[in-house]
Amino acid sequence: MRSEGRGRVVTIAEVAQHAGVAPSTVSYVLSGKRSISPKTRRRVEDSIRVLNYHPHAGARALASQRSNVIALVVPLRPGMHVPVLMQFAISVVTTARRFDQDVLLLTADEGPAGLRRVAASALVDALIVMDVELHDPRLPELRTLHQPSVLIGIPADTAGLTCIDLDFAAAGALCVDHLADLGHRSIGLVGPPTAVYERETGFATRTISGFEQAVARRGLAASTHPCEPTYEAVRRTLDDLFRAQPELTGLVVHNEAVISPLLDSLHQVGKRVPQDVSIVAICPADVAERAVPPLSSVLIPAEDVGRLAVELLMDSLEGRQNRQTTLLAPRLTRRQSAATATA
Amino acid sequence: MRSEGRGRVVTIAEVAQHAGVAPSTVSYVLSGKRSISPKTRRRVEDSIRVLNYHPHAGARALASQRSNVIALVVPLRPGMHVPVLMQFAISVVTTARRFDQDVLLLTADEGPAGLRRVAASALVDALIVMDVELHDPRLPELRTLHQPSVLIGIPADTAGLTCIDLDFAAAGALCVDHLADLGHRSIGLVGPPTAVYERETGFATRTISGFEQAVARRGLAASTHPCEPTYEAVRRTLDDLFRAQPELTGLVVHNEAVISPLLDSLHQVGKRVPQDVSIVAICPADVAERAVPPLSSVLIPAEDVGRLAVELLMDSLEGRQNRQTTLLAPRLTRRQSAATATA
DNA sequence: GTGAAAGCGCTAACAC
DNA sequence: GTGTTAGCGCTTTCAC
Repeated sequence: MRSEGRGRVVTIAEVAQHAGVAPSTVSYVLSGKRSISPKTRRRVEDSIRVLNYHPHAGARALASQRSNVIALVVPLRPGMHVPVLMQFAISVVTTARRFDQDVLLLTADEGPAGLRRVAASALVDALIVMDVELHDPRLPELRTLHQPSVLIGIPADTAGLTCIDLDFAAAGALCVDHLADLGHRSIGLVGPPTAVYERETGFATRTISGFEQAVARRGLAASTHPCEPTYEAVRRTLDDLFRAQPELTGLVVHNEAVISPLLDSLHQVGKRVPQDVSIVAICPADVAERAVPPLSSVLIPAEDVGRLAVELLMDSLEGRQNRQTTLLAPRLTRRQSAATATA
Repeated sequence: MRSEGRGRVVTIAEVAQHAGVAPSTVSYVLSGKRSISPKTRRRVEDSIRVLNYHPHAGARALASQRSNVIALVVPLRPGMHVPVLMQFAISVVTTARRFDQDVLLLTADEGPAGLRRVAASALVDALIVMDVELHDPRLPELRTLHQPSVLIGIPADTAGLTCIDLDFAAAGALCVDHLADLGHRSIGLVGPPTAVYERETGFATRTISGFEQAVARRGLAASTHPCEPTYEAVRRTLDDLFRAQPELTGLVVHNEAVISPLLDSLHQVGKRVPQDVSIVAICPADVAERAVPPLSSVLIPAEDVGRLAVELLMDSLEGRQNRQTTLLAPRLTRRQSAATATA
């Protein structure tokens, strides 16, 4: 005796019949949109279990105008730090499931048309777009869409959009304050290559401005240096730095690709970390942990961002409006690369 | 004049009216399931463009019994090498889009019930399940499902299932042959910790058997060693190895976590790579490339596996049956860690 | 080569 | 607190 026929789908009508109620009652038991007597509820729930009923997603989407699916658009660009990206995606899926939503995975290479496709076909109720650039070509589309969206990253014009990102200005300032608190008076910022400052997400610029404001506030000597991720560029940057500021004892590094060549180069010129030079990095936790020595760092809170993105989306879907940008406060984790200045 | 109303969805009926044809004709233009006169086709296509029509995914799924969505179940377990996982996922999405399919991202923590949920609700037409273990609790569910599925990894019993994986036995043999061809006569295999051999995917066992068969075939001296990813364990393993085989000049490493401590330890006991010891690794390409020196390696062909998985699924959906397991031939990339034996 | 119309399985008025 | 029923927008016979 097997109750499931070949390929047959159990329908709400069958459940209703089995429980001796109307189809709508089954629907309402499932959605909780009207009160049901405990007795009826139990009967229906039993039938659902016995028949192993699962509502047809397409039918439900058609009738209710809700697919219960969220789109997640991930970047393909090789520059990204993959573990952080994955951590973020996992966090999105996990949070979405808490709200009974599923997640459709899209790649950025579909461009604006990809967003339109899944939105216009009502495949998804909402979208999360990662790695949004300053002048992202998808912005017009996102503003037009009937579905709410959350952008990870802050474009140049955020009007009409909901954005989330780490507060890089605060992160830059936090690093400066940490070094200043440890007694360092002359510090430097090693950032991403110049190219990054022009296009992309603008986070590099925000870090610099936070860095510079904090430097001014604390009355430190400082300079900032874009840096390519090559040994040669790192050497040159260090030369520049120590020539301009011979007293330099602190470094803020906002460029994960540069970390290991930088540590190597420092070692080779006889500068010990943290005895001679203290370092604070803005980078993924795993990178900071694996460095030798492990770096005190401000981490990218991928998990929080993912969770928050979904929560904002659910708010929008429930009618709670929230067009605005959210900057997450940075948190500094002390490890072994920053110590009291020995001047 | 704006043709899109507030939240209104353009329907096939509107397109039909605009083009002066029946709704079914529009449908057939879209699906290509019956021949249309060039003239009609053009009219319909124009209307579709003008009205910016996108078929409603839910309605389509309901009427056609096809959602055009594939589920991708990714593991959460921290042991996984994340970049490979991501590479695989990207490959799945990219290939799926070529077949006009979308990808629903699920995490393994939903277990068998998660598979049932998306399958029974007809949210997806097919499933790809990554990181399948020898006695995976999801196997019964996968056998019951009305949707086809492809498993990444080879369980103990593959009956009624479609599985794909790298041919680890062949990979083990390939490494042995490479070392033997270079003149090495005494070699060792450093594998994953013993725990991995018992549970999980069985790939470790397959590597060993391939290794041992090749060793026998080539008449080499050899031994195999599970190894925890700690410096201490690595030292002990090397001690054992060189005590038992003082003439040892070649190592096959199938454990990416062990690579960097192993290279360090070798360096510290004065063994140069590749002059004194040649190494061939079975690991992701990025790990092999980043090692010092870069390792000759058999890589995990994540991209091929992802593409193939989707292609197999599409075959099933099109009615081309294929219950079977596919082992991908390993490819060895020469880098700098393996050289001619200097005996 | 094209049209008419019957569902697909569910939700949400509306009625009681 | 529960039942009836009209769609939701599409695909696919069936008919011409």
